[in-house]
Formats: sequence, structure tokens, C-alpha cells
Amino acid sequence: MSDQLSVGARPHRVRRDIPDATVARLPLYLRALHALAEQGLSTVASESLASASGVNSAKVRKDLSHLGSYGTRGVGYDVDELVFHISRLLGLSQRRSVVLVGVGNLGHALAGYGGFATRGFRIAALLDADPSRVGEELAGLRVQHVDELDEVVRTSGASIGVIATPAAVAQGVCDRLVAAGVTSILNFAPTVLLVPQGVDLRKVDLAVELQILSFHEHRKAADGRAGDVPTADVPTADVPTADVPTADVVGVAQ
Amino acid sequence: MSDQLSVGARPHRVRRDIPDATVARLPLYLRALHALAEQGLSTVASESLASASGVNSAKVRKDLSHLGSYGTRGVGYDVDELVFHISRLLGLSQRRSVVLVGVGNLGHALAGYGGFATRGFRIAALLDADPSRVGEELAGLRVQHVDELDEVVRTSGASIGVIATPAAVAQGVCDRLVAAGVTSILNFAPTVLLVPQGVDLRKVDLAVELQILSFHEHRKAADGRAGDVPTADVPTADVPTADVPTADVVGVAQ
DNA sequence: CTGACTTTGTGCATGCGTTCACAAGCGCGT
DNA sequence: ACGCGCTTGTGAACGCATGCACAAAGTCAG
Repeated sequence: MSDQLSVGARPHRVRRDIPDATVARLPLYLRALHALAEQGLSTVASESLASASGVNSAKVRKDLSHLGSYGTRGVGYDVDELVFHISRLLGLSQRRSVVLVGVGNLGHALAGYGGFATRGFRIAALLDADPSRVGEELAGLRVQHVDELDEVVRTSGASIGVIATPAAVAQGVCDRLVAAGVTSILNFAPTVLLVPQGVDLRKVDLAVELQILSFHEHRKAADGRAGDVPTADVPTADVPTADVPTADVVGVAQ
Repeated sequence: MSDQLSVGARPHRVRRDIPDATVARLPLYLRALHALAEQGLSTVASESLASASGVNSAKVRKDLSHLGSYGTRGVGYDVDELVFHISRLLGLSQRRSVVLVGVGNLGHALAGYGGFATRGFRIAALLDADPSRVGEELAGLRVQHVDELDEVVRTSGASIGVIATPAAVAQGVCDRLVAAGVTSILNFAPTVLLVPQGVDLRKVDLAVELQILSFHEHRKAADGRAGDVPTADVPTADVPTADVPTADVVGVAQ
């Protein structure tokens, strides 16, 4: 999980030690809480918040206990109050500027994704190396050439960079972002990035997600075939198997 | 992590118990191995594979040991052999068909993403509910109306569905996919999906990733500013819903 | 054949995360 | 006022994942 954290030895006096797993779930709670608020609810029990967030109630309570005792026994949590505290903890009180590099297919999608703006993020600039893309209007912004990266980051005060470039140039872009002062990077390029200590890095790889699903598919298919008590469910009988190992064939990658 | 698995009580005889964490890393190894192979290397030590994958060597060795002893002490692992075994385990020997629902910004990006095709996945169909999008040519496929979902899934034998629709309709699409026979779902919509047992579900939420980074940014800024001085930052009254915690109550704590 | 060197595979300790289960606390009806 | 029922907050047990450290097992040179 916290592969990229690498906080390492830090005898620092920790303000409040929030577990990584909890931090990763806070945005889910926030989303659910907003939905509940819109629905008119003013308080919510851990059980309800749990099902609205897709986790279990014990986890919800333990997670929320990390940010203080903001619940009322016998009643639940005040929705607005929780939203306030979680937002504050996540640092969403201040609108953060994001620089997006790479305006290809994915970059277009990211730029047009409404979820950013509505959750406290502002796209400060769109950058691309392809001259034919520079100047294009997109999501109310003009695409700038990546050479302006340094200046753009400094003037906008952006601290977060999003990389949606081809893998081959991702590390270079990453280095330039870091040099310009960016301290958090979200990487969509399917490659490993190296960043200096103190810079946070998260990655999203679409193909990896599919491959993980593929594994489970494969396992399910194999389980169903290999005779032992198919555990009721799996009314499959649909997949035309054909998933014989086929040995040899596969061989050397494609 | 395996929040969605919910395999539940399963005294089943497990074929090969591969830890979830390992499964999640296998695609990374695969990617690194392909790169190494292209680079002409025929064998690789755990240390090298580790740095190429962005993990540490102990993890690599333990992970690989789960799929058998395919290494040679004093030498390392045979690249092609590893590619073969990992691919087989992940079920990538057979090309899997994927149905993509929702051809908005993100859907376009996903359809155009080359990473799918090159890694054993085939997009079987593109579906959308918007009539104005139906018929559009995209990535060599014609966008079909979502009403054809059932037929498309059955005829293509697709077992994986990708949801890139607005959140409001995601659950409905999900249900239809499951009803049509899809047993794995990758969800990009920012909402919680419920699926019956036996169906695997993974989710990717771009805003969540950014919020996690925001937390670390916030923590870094706070650390750098001062040792303590707790709760110095009051939200700038920007977040949509007036989430000021109704005065009095909040102050209480500590 | 032997010995030095390299690298795997794994037992073990440690830490983190999840889950259970329940006492403490709060509101509400009587 | 007072107990009843509901829900939080948390101690403790458990399980999974990580990382260390090293013996086992192989290569290679001479």
C-alpha cells in the first residue's frame, strides 16, 4: 500500500498519526456524506455511513475515532460536522492547484472531469509537448507548451502534478515538475517513476487493474471446472471455457 | 484492499493461495519483464527486477516463490520463462473481451488507450445511452446503444465490464452487466456499487487519489510551518455546502 | 574437483490493518 | 427521575504483509 510514502526514519513529533489505510478511506466517507447531506440527513450512524461508503461499520468507527470524538452515542455523527472535519484534515479547506501534463486521450478526459473542480481542486494549467496541441482550448484553458512548465508551476503555486504522458517521457516530466517545486505527483503513465524523498507519488495504471481482474476471472473459471463443490453461486455456464493452458503457444510475450 | 472480494467463509480446498498483495504486483513485474526482454536481457536477478518494478527485492523473491521455483540460484530468473508463468497465472494466455459502457471523456480515453490491446485485452464493444453518440466510430468500433448490452455481452462472451458512466446510472449499468453474465467489473464512476457474490469489483476514483495527495500536502505544509499550533487553519469558507459546524459544538473537543 | 562467489527461497520477527465484542455514554419515553 | 435501547469508541485478538537475514543451491574459474 504505502509503497510510495517512504516517510522513513522520522523521529519527528507527529501531529496526529492517521494510518494510511484510514486516509485512503476518508475521501470515500466524504463523498458519501455529501450525498447524505443532499438527501437531507443531518446525522448518520456508523452503520449507515458504512453502507453508503462501501466499507463496514467497525472500520468507519475506528477511522473516525482517529480524527477525534465527533460522534454522539445513541445518535451517530453530525453530517455537516463530519464533512467539516474530514475536509480540514484532508487539506481541502484551501483550493489546491493542479498542473496536468499530457493532453492526449487521457489528459483530455482528466481535464474534462468535473470531479476535480467540485472537490477542491483547480486545474491551473494544461501542458503538452506536441506543438499541434498547444493553443487548443480545453476546459476553459489554453494548452501550453511543456517548456513553460517551470514558469507555470511557480506562478500558479501548484503543488500537485498529474502526469498523463506516454511512458517514455514520464520520468523527464516528473523531474521537471519536481524541480519546479511540485511535491505531489499522480502518475497515469505505465512506468515506474523515481522521485526524491519528500515528494509523494501515487500511480494509477488502468492495465494493471484489468490484469488483476483477469486473474480472478481465471481463478473462477478454473475453480468452476475443477470439480469440487462449486459453492452454489457462479451460475455461469456461460463462458465457453477454452481457457486450457495451451502451454507452448503463449510463449514469449507479444 | 480486497474489500470487494468477499469470498467469505470458504473452507474450500484452495488451488494455489496467492496473496492479494502479490497478485496486485504481478502485473508490475510483467511490465518490467517486457521492458527487460526488449532490452535484450535473458535473465534477471531479483534485485534488478525489483528496481525495474519499483518494489524491493525481498518482496520480489517472496512473490515469485508463490508461483513456483522458477529461479536459478546464483543466476536469477529466466525472463521469458517468468513472463510465461506470470501471464499464465494472470489468465492472460487467452485474450479476454471487455465491454466498455460510457463513451464520455473518460470512455474515449479508455477506448483509445493502447495499453489494453497490447496486454491481452480486446475491447468487444462500446456502449452509451446517449443517442447522439451511438454510431460514432471510435478505436475501430462503432458505438452501440446501451440497450444492446445484453446481446453484445452474450455474443462476444465478454466477462469483464468497464463502467465509465456518470455516477447516477452506474449501478443500473452494473446490474445489467451482471445480469448479462459479466463476472468482473472495473468501475470509474465515483459511487459505491453493489454486486452479487461471485462478481469481482475494482474501482478507480481519480478524485480520491487527488484527495489522498492533498492530505500529504497538507501534512507537509503543516510540518514545515511549525511544530504544533494545532488547528490554526480555518476553512476558507469555500467548500460548497456551508459546512461551518454550527458554532458552539465544535469547539468542545480536547 | 574444489572453493569462492552469487542469488534464490524461506523461517522468523515485526508492524499494520481488520474484526470482534463490549463497556461507556447519550437521548428519549414514561 | 430513571431505566431502556441505541450507538460510539476502544481494548484485544487475529491475520496478512513486509523486511531481515541466512542457509541452500547453483555457477564459474582454475
